[in-house]
Amino acid sequence: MGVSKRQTARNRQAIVDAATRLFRERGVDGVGLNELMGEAGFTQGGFYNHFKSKDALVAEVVVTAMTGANAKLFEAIAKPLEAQRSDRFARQIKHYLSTNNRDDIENSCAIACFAPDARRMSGVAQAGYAQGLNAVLNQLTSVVDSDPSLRSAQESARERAIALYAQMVGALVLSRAVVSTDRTLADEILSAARGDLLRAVGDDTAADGLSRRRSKRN
Amino acid sequence: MGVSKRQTARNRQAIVDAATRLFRERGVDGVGLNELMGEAGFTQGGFYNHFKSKDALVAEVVVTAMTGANAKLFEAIAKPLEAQRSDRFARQIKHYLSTNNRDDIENSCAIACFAPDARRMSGVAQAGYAQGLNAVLNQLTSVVDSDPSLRSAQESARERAIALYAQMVGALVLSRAVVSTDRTLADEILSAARGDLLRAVGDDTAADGLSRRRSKRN
DNA sequence: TGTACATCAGTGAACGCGCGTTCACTGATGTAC
DNA sequence: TGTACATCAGTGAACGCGCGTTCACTGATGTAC
Repeated sequence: MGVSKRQTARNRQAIVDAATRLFRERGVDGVGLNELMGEAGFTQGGFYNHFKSKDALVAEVVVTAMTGANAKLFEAIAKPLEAQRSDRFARQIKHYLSTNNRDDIENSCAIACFAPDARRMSGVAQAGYAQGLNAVLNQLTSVVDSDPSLRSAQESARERAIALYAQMVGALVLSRAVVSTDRTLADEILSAARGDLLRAVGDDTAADGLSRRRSKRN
Repeated sequence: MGVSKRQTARNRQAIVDAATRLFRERGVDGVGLNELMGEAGFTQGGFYNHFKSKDALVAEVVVTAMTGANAKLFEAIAKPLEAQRSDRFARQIKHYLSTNNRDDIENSCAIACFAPDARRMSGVAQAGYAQGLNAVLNQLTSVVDSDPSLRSAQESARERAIALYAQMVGALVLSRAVVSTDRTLADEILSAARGDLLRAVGDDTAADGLSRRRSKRN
Protein backbone atom coordinates (compact mmCIF):
# COMPACT_ATOMS: atom_id res chain seq x y z
CA MET A 1 0.00 0.00 0.00
CA GLY A 2 2.82 2.37 0.83
CA VAL A 3 2.82 4.02 4.24
CA SER A 4 4.98 6.72 5.78
CA LYS A 5 7.68 5.85 8.26
CA ARG A 6 5.74 7.57 11.00
CA GLN A 7 2.66 5.51 10.18
CA THR A 8 4.76 2.35 10.04
CA ALA A 9 5.93 2.97 13.56
CA ARG A 10 2.36 3.57 14.69
CA ASN A 11 1.22 0.37 13.03
CA ARG A 12 3.97 -1.60 14.68
CA GLN A 13 2.91 -0.22 18.04
CA ALA A 14 -0.69 -1.17 17.28
CA ILE A 15 0.44 -4.77 16.81
CA VAL A 16 2.36 -4.75 20.09
CA ASP A 17 -0.63 -3.21 21.88
CA ALA A 18 -3.06 -5.76 20.48
CA ALA A 19 -0.67 -8.58 21.39
CA THR A 20 -0.24 -7.25 24.92
CA ARG A 21 -3.99 -7.20 25.38
CA LEU A 22 -4.68 -10.61 23.84
CA PHE A 23 -1.69 -12.41 25.39
CA ARG A 24 -2.73 -11.29 28.84
CA GLU A 25 -6.29 -12.34 28.40
CA ARG A 26 -5.85 -15.70 26.74
CA GLY A 27 -2.19 -16.60 27.08
CA VAL A 28 0.53 -16.60 24.45
CA ASP A 29 -0.49 -20.00 23.06
CA GLY A 30 -4.15 -19.01 22.97
CA VAL A 31 -3.76 -16.29 20.34
CA GLY A 32 -2.82 -16.85 16.68
CA LEU A 33 -1.11 -14.34 14.44
CA ASN A 34 -4.13 -14.18 12.15
CA GLU A 35 -6.44 -13.04 14.92
CA LEU A 36 -3.76 -10.83 16.39
CA MET A 37 -3.11 -8.96 13.16
CA GLY A 38 -6.85 -8.66 12.54
CA GLU A 39 -7.26 -7.13 16.00
CA ALA A 40 -4.55 -4.62 15.18
CA GLY A 41 -6.32 -3.77 11.90
CA PHE A 42 -4.13 -5.60 9.39
CA THR A 43 -3.95 -8.82 7.44
CA GLN A 44 -1.85 -11.76 8.47
CA GLY A 45 1.04 -11.48 6.03
CA GLY A 46 2.25 -8.09 7.16
CA PHE A 47 3.35 -9.40 10.52
CA TYR A 48 6.80 -10.35 9.27
CA ASN A 49 7.52 -6.84 8.05
CA HIS A 50 7.72 -5.90 11.73
CA PHE A 51 8.87 -9.00 13.60
CA LYS A 52 11.21 -11.87 12.86
CA SER A 53 8.91 -14.41 14.47
CA LYS A 54 6.08 -14.80 16.95
CA ASP A 55 8.67 -15.50 19.64
CA ALA A 56 10.30 -12.15 18.89
CA LEU A 57 6.96 -10.39 19.39
CA VAL A 58 6.35 -12.29 22.62
CA ALA A 59 9.74 -11.23 23.92
CA GLU A 60 9.07 -7.59 23.05
CA VAL A 61 5.61 -7.67 24.61
CA VAL A 62 6.87 -9.20 27.84
CA VAL A 63 9.88 -6.93 28.16
CA THR A 64 7.77 -3.86 27.41
CA ALA A 65 5.01 -4.86 29.80
CA MET A 66 7.44 -5.73 32.56
CA THR A 67 9.29 -2.43 32.33
CA GLY A 68 6.06 -0.49 31.79
CA ALA A 69 3.67 1.28 34.12
CA ASN A 70 2.27 -1.86 35.70
CA ALA A 71 5.60 -3.30 36.61
CA LYS A 72 6.48 -0.02 38.23
CA LEU A 73 3.76 -0.73 40.72
CA PHE A 74 5.59 0.60 43.70
CA GLU A 75 7.65 3.31 42.09
CA ALA A 76 5.09 5.93 43.05
CA ILE A 77 5.31 4.72 46.62
CA ALA A 78 9.08 4.50 46.79
CA LYS A 79 9.52 8.15 45.88
CA PRO A 80 7.37 10.13 48.35
CA LEU A 81 8.52 11.19 51.76
CA GLU A 82 8.80 8.31 54.15
CA ALA A 83 5.85 9.46 56.22
CA GLN A 84 3.52 8.98 53.27
CA ARG A 85 4.79 5.65 52.13
CA SER A 86 2.86 3.14 54.20
CA ASP A 87 -0.32 5.07 53.52
CA ARG A 88 0.29 4.85 49.80
CA PHE A 89 1.29 1.24 50.16
CA ALA A 90 -2.06 0.51 51.78
CA ARG A 91 -3.86 2.22 48.93
CA GLN A 92 -1.83 0.24 46.40
CA ILE A 93 -2.78 -3.02 48.12
CA LYS A 94 -6.44 -2.06 48.04
CA HIS A 95 -6.24 -1.37 44.35
CA TYR A 96 -4.21 -4.46 43.51
CA LEU A 97 -6.62 -6.76 45.32
CA SER A 98 -9.80 -5.06 44.13
CA THR A 99 -12.37 -6.88 42.00
CA ASN A 100 -11.83 -4.23 39.33
CA ASN A 101 -8.14 -4.99 39.05
CA ARG A 102 -8.85 -8.73 38.99
CA ASP A 103 -11.38 -8.42 36.19
CA ASP A 104 -9.45 -5.85 34.13
CA ILE A 105 -6.80 -8.28 32.99
CA GLU A 106 -5.68 -6.14 30.07
CA ASN A 107 -4.47 -3.33 32.28
CA SER A 108 -3.46 -5.16 35.41
CA CYS A 109 -0.14 -6.42 36.75
CA ALA A 110 1.96 -7.99 34.01
CA ILE A 111 3.84 -10.10 36.54
CA ALA A 112 0.68 -11.90 37.62
CA CYS A 113 -0.60 -12.19 34.03
CA PHE A 114 2.54 -13.71 32.56
CA ALA A 115 3.64 -15.77 35.56
CA PRO A 116 2.09 -18.97 34.23
CA ASP A 117 3.38 -18.53 30.67
CA ALA A 118 6.85 -17.43 31.68
CA ARG A 119 8.18 -20.98 32.05
CA ARG A 120 7.36 -21.79 28.42
CA MET A 121 8.69 -18.61 26.84
CA SER A 122 11.92 -18.00 24.96
CA GLY A 123 15.07 -17.13 26.87
CA VAL A 124 14.86 -13.44 26.02
CA ALA A 125 11.29 -13.17 27.23
CA GLN A 126 12.10 -15.10 30.40
CA ALA A 127 15.06 -12.87 31.13
CA GLY A 128 12.84 -9.81 30.67
CA TYR A 129 10.29 -11.27 33.02
CA ALA A 130 12.84 -12.07 35.70
CA GLN A 131 14.38 -8.61 35.43
CA GLY A 132 10.99 -6.92 35.73
CA LEU A 133 10.09 -9.01 38.76
CA ASN A 134 13.40 -8.18 40.37
CA ALA A 135 12.82 -4.46 39.75
CA VAL A 136 9.43 -4.55 41.45
CA LEU A 137 10.88 -6.43 44.39
CA ASN A 138 13.62 -3.82 44.71
CA GLN A 139 11.08 -1.01 44.80
CA LEU A 140 8.97 -2.77 47.36
CA THR A 141 12.06 -3.57 49.41
CA SER A 142 12.84 0.13 49.60
CA VAL A 143 9.30 0.83 50.79
CA VAL A 144 9.51 -1.85 53.48
CA ASP A 145 12.98 -0.71 54.46
CA SER A 146 11.77 2.81 55.15
CA ASP A 147 9.07 1.75 57.63
CA PRO A 148 10.25 -0.51 60.47
CA SER A 149 6.64 -1.24 61.47
CA LEU A 150 6.21 -3.25 58.28
CA ARG A 151 8.37 -6.12 59.48
CA SER A 152 9.73 -7.95 62.49
CA ALA A 153 13.24 -7.25 63.74
CA GLN A 154 14.61 -10.65 62.63
CA GLU A 155 13.46 -10.19 59.08
CA SER A 156 15.27 -8.33 56.28
CA ALA A 157 13.37 -5.73 54.28
CA ARG A 158 13.81 -7.71 51.09
CA GLU A 159 12.60 -10.93 52.64
CA ARG A 160 9.50 -9.18 53.89
CA ALA A 161 8.95 -7.43 50.56
CA ILE A 162 9.07 -10.74 48.71
CA ALA A 163 6.69 -12.37 51.16
CA LEU A 164 4.18 -9.53 50.88
CA TYR A 165 4.37 -9.49 47.11
CA ALA A 166 3.94 -13.27 46.89
CA GLN A 167 0.79 -12.93 48.92
CA MET A 168 -0.60 -10.25 46.60
CA VAL A 169 0.20 -12.20 43.45
CA GLY A 170 -1.04 -15.49 44.88
CA ALA A 171 -4.37 -14.00 45.88
CA LEU A 172 -4.85 -12.40 42.47
CA VAL A 173 -3.98 -15.61 40.61
CA LEU A 174 -6.22 -17.79 42.77
CA SER A 175 -9.10 -15.35 42.58
CA ARG A 176 -8.86 -15.23 38.81
CA ALA A 177 -8.70 -19.02 38.58
CA VAL A 178 -12.14 -19.42 40.11
CA VAL A 179 -13.91 -16.15 39.32
CA SER A 180 -15.95 -17.41 36.39
CA THR A 181 -17.22 -20.48 38.21
CA ASP A 182 -17.44 -19.28 41.82
CA ARG A 183 -17.48 -15.53 42.13
CA THR A 184 -18.21 -15.68 45.84
CA LEU A 185 -15.06 -17.65 46.55
CA ALA A 186 -13.08 -15.43 44.19
CA ASP A 187 -14.21 -12.29 46.00
CA GLU A 188 -13.58 -13.89 49.37
CA ILE A 189 -9.98 -14.66 48.41
CA LEU A 190 -9.38 -11.05 47.43
CA SER A 191 -10.93 -9.56 50.52
CA ALA A 192 -9.20 -12.01 52.86
CA ALA A 193 -5.77 -11.27 51.44
CA ARG A 194 -6.54 -7.56 51.37
CA GLY A 195 -7.60 -7.57 55.00
CA ASP A 196 -4.61 -9.59 56.11
CA LEU A 197 -2.14 -7.41 54.19
CA LEU A 198 -3.66 -4.14 55.34
CA ARG A 199 -3.40 -5.28 58.95
CA ALA A 200 0.23 -6.19 58.24
CA VAL A 201 0.97 -2.65 57.03
CA GLY A 202 -0.94 -1.10 59.90
CA ASP A 203 -4.07 0.11 58.16
CA ASP A 204 -6.98 -0.34 60.55
CA THR A 205 -9.67 0.07 57.91
CA ALA A 206 -8.85 -3.52 57.05
CA ALA A 207 -11.70 -5.09 59.01
CA ASP A 208 -14.01 -5.15 56.00
CA GLY A 209 -14.03 -3.89 52.46
CA LEU A 210 -17.00 -1.61 53.15
CA SER A 211 -15.37 0.52 55.82
CA ARG A 212 -14.40 3.86 54.39
CA ARG A 213 -12.81 5.29 57.53
CA ARG A 214 -9.18 6.05 56.85
CA SER A 215 -7.89 6.87 60.34
CA LYS A 216 -4.33 5.73 59.94
CA ARG A 217 -2.32 4.30 62.80
CA ASN A 218 0.86 6.10 64.04
CA MET B 1 -6.19 -56.27 19.78
CA GLY B 2 -8.73 -57.47 22.35
CA VAL B 3 -7.98 -56.76 25.99
CA SER B 4 -9.64 -57.85 29.20
CA LYS B 5 -11.86 -55.45 31.11
CA ARG B 6 -9.34 -55.31 33.91
CA GLN B 7 -6.59 -54.38 31.46
CA THR B 8 -8.86 -51.81 29.82
CA ALA B 9 -9.32 -50.09 33.17
CA ARG B 10 -5.56 -50.15 33.74
CA ASN B 11 -4.92 -48.67 30.30
CA ARG B 12 -7.43 -45.91 30.90
CA GLN B 13 -5.70 -45.07 34.14
CA ALA B 14 -2.35 -45.01 32.33
CA ILE B 15 -3.76 -42.35 29.99
CA VAL B 16 -5.03 -40.26 32.90
CA ASP B 17 -1.68 -40.60 34.68
CA ALA B 18 0.30 -39.58 31.61
CA ALA B 19 -2.03 -36.62 31.04
CA THR B 20 -1.71 -35.51 34.65
CA ARG B 21 2.04 -35.55 34.36
CA LEU B 22 2.24 -33.80 30.99
CA PHE B 23 -0.49 -31.24 31.65
CA ARG B 24 1.23 -30.11 34.81
CA GLU B 25 4.59 -29.79 33.19
CA ARG B 26 3.66 -28.11 29.94
CA GLY B 27 0.08 -26.93 30.33
CA VAL B 28 -3.08 -28.33 28.78
CA ASP B 29 -2.53 -26.54 25.47
CA GLY B 30 1.10 -27.64 25.32
CA VAL B 31 0.36 -31.36 25.00
CA GLY B 32 -1.25 -33.05 21.99
CA LEU B 33 -3.21 -36.29 22.09
CA ASN B 34 -0.66 -38.01 19.87
CA GLU B 35 2.17 -37.40 22.29
CA LEU B 36 -0.05 -38.06 25.25
CA MET B 37 -1.19 -41.46 23.98
CA GLY B 38 2.36 -42.34 23.01
CA GLU B 39 3.52 -41.49 26.52
CA ALA B 40 0.84 -43.80 27.91
CA GLY B 41 2.02 -46.56 25.57
CA PHE B 42 -0.71 -46.49 22.90
CA THR B 43 -1.45 -45.08 19.47
CA GLN B 44 -3.46 -41.95 18.90
CA GLY B 45 -6.74 -43.44 17.69
CA GLY B 46 -7.52 -45.38 20.85
CA PHE B 47 -8.06 -42.24 22.85
CA TYR B 48 -11.72 -41.99 21.96
CA ASN B 49 -12.45 -45.48 23.27
CA HIS B 50 -11.91 -43.99 26.72
CA PHE B 51 -12.87 -40.32 26.50
CA LYS B 52 -15.47 -38.33 24.62
CA SER B 53 -13.02 -35.49 23.91
CA LYS B 54 -9.81 -33.88 25.08
CA ASP B 55 -11.88 -31.53 27.22
CA ALA B 56 -13.44 -34.54 28.96
CA LEU B 57 -9.97 -35.86 29.80
CA VAL B 58 -8.88 -32.45 31.04
CA ALA B 59 -11.90 -32.28 33.31
CA GLU B 60 -11.20 -35.75 34.72
CA VAL B 61 -7.53 -34.97 35.25
CA VAL B 62 -8.25 -31.73 37.06
CA VAL B 63 -11.03 -33.12 39.23
CA THR B 64 -8.93 -36.18 40.13
CA ALA B 65 -5.83 -34.11 40.88
CA MET B 66 -7.78 -31.60 42.95
CA THR B 67 -9.41 -34.24 45.10
CA GLY B 68 -6.22 -36.30 45.27
CA ALA B 69 -3.35 -36.46 47.72
CA ASN B 70 -1.84 -33.10 46.80
CA ALA B 71 -5.04 -31.18 47.26
CA LYS B 72 -5.43 -32.77 50.64
CA LEU B 73 -2.35 -30.88 51.67
CA PHE B 74 -3.55 -30.00 55.12
CA GLU B 75 -5.66 -33.03 55.89
CA ALA B 76 -2.81 -34.67 57.75
CA ILE B 77 -2.45 -31.51 59.84
CA ALA B 78 -6.14 -31.03 60.55
CA LYS B 79 -6.49 -34.45 62.13
CA PRO B 80 -3.78 -34.63 64.86
CA LEU B 81 -4.18 -33.31 68.37
CA GLU B 82 -4.20 -29.55 68.48
CA ALA B 83 -0.85 -29.41 70.23
CA GLN B 84 0.84 -30.98 67.23
CA ARG B 85 -0.84 -28.92 64.55
CA SER B 86 1.27 -25.81 64.29
CA ASP B 87 4.40 -27.97 64.34
CA ARG B 88 3.07 -30.01 61.45
CA PHE B 89 1.93 -26.85 59.72
CA ALA B 90 5.47 -25.49 59.91
CA ARG B 91 6.80 -28.70 58.40
CA GLN B 92 4.23 -28.53 55.62
CA ILE B 93 5.27 -24.97 54.80
CA LYS B 94 8.92 -26.01 54.64
CA HIS B 95 8.08 -28.80 52.26
CA TYR B 96 5.74 -26.73 50.08
CA LEU B 97 8.28 -23.96 49.64
CA SER B 98 11.30 -26.23 49.17
CA THR B 99 13.30 -26.24 45.95
CA ASN B 100 12.45 -29.92 45.60
CA ASN B 101 8.73 -29.25 45.58
CA ARG B 102 9.17 -26.37 43.15
CA ASP B 103 11.16 -28.48 40.70
CA ASP B 104 9.07 -31.65 41.03
CA ILE B 105 6.10 -30.25 39.15
CA GLU B 106 4.61 -33.64 38.40
CA ASN B 107 4.00 -34.46 42.04
CA SER B 108 3.44 -31.05 43.54
CA CYS B 109 0.37 -29.03 44.43
CA ALA B 110 -2.29 -29.29 41.75
CA ILE B 111 -3.80 -25.97 42.79
CA ALA B 112 -0.61 -24.10 41.97
CA CYS B 113 -0.02 -26.11 38.79
CA PHE B 114 -3.46 -25.57 37.29
CA ALA B 115 -4.12 -22.06 38.63
CA PRO B 116 -2.93 -20.37 35.44
CA ASP B 117 -4.78 -22.75 33.10
CA ALA B 118 -8.00 -22.84 35.10
CA ARG B 119 -9.44 -19.72 33.48
CA ARG B 120 -9.30 -21.31 30.04
CA MET B 121 -10.71 -24.70 30.97
CA SER B 122 -14.19 -26.12 30.44
CA GLY B 123 -16.90 -25.47 33.01
CA VAL B 124 -16.66 -28.93 34.52
CA ALA B 125 -12.90 -28.64 35.01
CA GLN B 126 -13.26 -25.14 36.47
CA ALA B 127 -15.92 -26.30 38.89
CA GLY B 128 -13.68 -29.17 40.00
CA TYR B 129 -10.82 -26.75 40.48
CA ALA B 130 -12.91 -24.33 42.56
CA GLN B 131 -14.26 -27.16 44.71
CA GLY B 132 -10.78 -28.53 45.35
CA LEU B 133 -9.46 -25.09 46.28
CA ASN B 134 -12.35 -24.56 48.64
CA ALA B 135 -11.69 -27.93 50.30
CA VAL B 136 -8.05 -27.04 50.94
CA LEU B 137 -9.04 -23.67 52.36
CA ASN B 138 -11.51 -25.38 54.69
CA GLN B 139 -8.82 -27.72 55.99
CA LEU B 140 -6.39 -24.90 56.52
CA THR B 141 -9.10 -22.84 58.21
CA SER B 142 -9.59 -25.60 60.73
CA VAL B 143 -5.85 -25.67 61.43
CA VAL B 144 -5.72 -21.90 61.93
CA ASP B 145 -8.86 -21.99 64.03
CA SER B 146 -7.32 -24.45 66.47
CA ASP B 147 -4.29 -22.29 67.24
CA PRO B 148 -5.03 -18.69 68.29
CA SER B 149 -1.37 -17.75 67.95
CA LEU B 150 -1.68 -18.12 64.18
CA ARG B 151 -3.76 -14.97 63.77
CA SER B 152 -4.64 -11.61 65.24
CA ALA B 153 -7.81 -11.17 67.26
CA GLN B 154 -9.57 -9.09 64.61
CA GLU B 155 -9.09 -11.65 61.93
CA SER B 156 -11.27 -14.69 61.24
CA ALA B 157 -9.61 -18.09 60.91
CA ARG B 158 -10.74 -18.42 57.32
CA GLU B 159 -9.47 -14.98 56.33
CA ARG B 160 -6.10 -15.83 57.81
CA ALA B 161 -6.07 -19.27 56.18
CA ILE B 162 -6.75 -17.77 52.75
CA ALA B 163 -4.04 -15.14 53.23
CA LEU B 164 -1.46 -17.72 54.27
CA TYR B 165 -2.35 -20.02 51.40
CA ALA B 166 -2.21 -17.18 48.86
CA GLN B 167 1.29 -16.41 50.06
CA MET B 168 2.40 -20.02 49.64
CA VAL B 169 0.90 -20.35 46.17
CA GLY B 170 2.17 -16.96 45.05
CA ALA B 171 5.72 -17.73 46.11
CA LEU B 172 5.66 -21.10 44.34
CA VAL B 173 4.24 -19.63 41.13
CA LEU B 174 6.70 -16.72 41.05
CA SER B 175 9.66 -18.95 41.86
CA ARG B 176 8.71 -21.34 39.05
CA ALA B 177 8.29 -18.46 36.61
CA VAL B 178 11.92 -17.41 36.92
CA VAL B 179 13.72 -20.60 37.96
CA SER B 180 15.10 -21.50 34.55
CA THR B 181 16.50 -18.04 33.86
CA ASP B 182 17.46 -16.81 37.35
CA ARG B 183 17.79 -19.61 39.85
CA THR B 184 19.18 -17.29 42.50
CA LEU B 185 16.08 -15.10 42.44
CA ALA B 186 13.83 -18.17 42.32
CA ASP B 187 15.49 -19.64 45.40
CA GLU B 188 15.39 -16.29 47.16
CA ILE B 189 11.64 -16.03 46.63
CA LEU B 190 11.10 -19.45 48.15
CA SER B 191 13.28 -18.86 51.16
CA ALA B 192 11.86 -15.38 51.82
CA ALA B 193 8.27 -16.62 51.79
CA ARG B 194 9.27 -19.65 53.84
CA GLY B 195 10.98 -17.52 56.45
CA ASP B 196 8.10 -15.05 56.64
CA LEU B 197 5.49 -17.77 56.94
CA LEU B 198 7.41 -19.77 59.52
CA ARG B 199 7.75 -16.67 61.68
CA ALA B 200 4.02 -16.15 61.27
CA VAL B 201 3.30 -19.63 62.60
CA GLY B 202 5.82 -19.24 65.42
CA ASP B 203 8.61 -21.47 64.23
CA ASP B 204 11.91 -19.89 65.25
CA THR B 205 14.05 -22.01 62.97
CA ALA B 206 12.90 -19.62 60.27
CA ALA B 207 15.94 -17.37 60.30
CA ASP B 208 17.64 -19.22 57.49
CA GLY B 209 17.12 -22.33 55.45
CA LEU B 210 20.35 -23.89 56.66
CA SER B 211 19.43 -24.00 60.34
CA ARG B 212 18.43 -27.49 61.32
CA ARG B 213 17.54 -26.70 64.93
CA ARG B 214 13.94 -27.54 65.60
CA SER B 215 13.48 -25.99 69.04
CA LYS B 216 9.80 -25.17 68.81
CA ARG B 217 8.25 -22.28 70.64
CA ASN B 218 5.52 -22.86 73.34
C1' DT C 1 10.92 22.34 -7.55
C1' DG C 2 10.06 18.35 -10.82
C1' DT C 3 10.85 13.79 -12.55
C1' DA C 4 12.40 8.73 -12.24
C1' DC C 5 12.88 5.05 -9.57
C1' DA C 6 14.14 2.08 -5.51
C1' DT C 7 12.16 0.89 -1.12
C1' DC C 8 9.30 -1.58 1.69
C1' DA C 9 4.60 -1.88 4.48
C1' DG C 10 0.64 -4.16 3.49
C1' DT C 11 -2.19 -7.78 0.82
C1' DG C 12 -3.92 -12.25 0.33
C1' DA C 13 -2.98 -16.82 -1.24
C1' DA C 14 -0.27 -20.67 -0.29
C1' DC C 15 3.08 -23.75 2.28
C1' DG C 16 3.95 -27.65 5.58
C1' DC C 17 2.77 -29.10 9.99
C1' DG C 18 0.49 -30.75 14.07
C1' DC C 19 -3.75 -30.47 16.16
C1' DG C 20 -8.39 -32.86 17.68
C1' DT C 21 -11.30 -36.04 15.76
C1' DT C 22 -13.20 -39.87 12.72
C1' DC C 23 -13.13 -44.22 10.68
C1' DA C 24 -12.59 -48.99 8.73
C1' DC C 25 -10.35 -52.69 10.33
C1' DT C 26 -8.27 -56.38 13.62
C1' DG C 27 -8.58 -59.91 16.87
C1' DA C 28 -8.68 -61.42 21.82
C1' DT C 29 -12.28 -61.18 25.26
C1' DG C 30 -16.30 -62.69 27.12
C1' DT C 31 -21.08 -64.07 26.44
C1' DA C 32 -24.90 -67.20 24.61
C1' DC C 33 -26.16 -71.60 23.66
C1' DT D 1 -17.07 -77.99 29.11
C1' DG D 2 -17.04 -76.77 24.12
C1' DT D 3 -18.37 -74.06 20.15
C1' DA D 4 -20.11 -69.75 17.66
C1' DC D 5 -20.33 -65.15 17.66
C1' DA D 6 -20.95 -60.29 19.31
C1' DT D 7 -18.25 -56.84 21.62
C1' DC D 8 -15.06 -53.39 21.77
C1' DA D 9 -9.99 -51.77 22.95
C1' DG D 10 -6.41 -50.83 20.10
C1' DT D 11 -4.33 -49.76 15.31
C1' DG D 12 -2.99 -46.62 11.93
C1' DA D 13 -4.45 -43.88 8.12
C1' DA D 14 -7.16 -40.07 7.02
C1' DC D 15 -10.14 -35.85 7.77
C1' DG D 16 -10.64 -30.70 8.14
C1' DC D 17 -8.72 -26.97 10.47
C1' DG D 18 -5.84 -23.33 12.25
C1' DC D 19 -1.29 -22.60 13.23
C1' DG D 20 3.39 -20.03 12.10
C1' DT D 21 5.67 -18.79 8.15
C1' DT D 22 6.71 -17.71 3.12
C1' DC D 23 5.94 -15.50 -1.07
C1' DA D 24 4.73 -12.83 -5.34
C1' DC D 25 2.60 -8.80 -5.93
C1' DT D 26 0.91 -3.76 -5.22
C1' DG D 27 1.57 1.01 -4.87
C1' DA D 28 2.46 5.15 -1.95
C1' DT D 29 6.63 6.83 0.22
C1' DG D 30 10.82 8.94 0.01
C1' DT D 31 15.29 9.38 -2.21
C1' DA D 32 18.53 10.59 -6.21
C1' DC D 33 19.22 13.48 -9.80
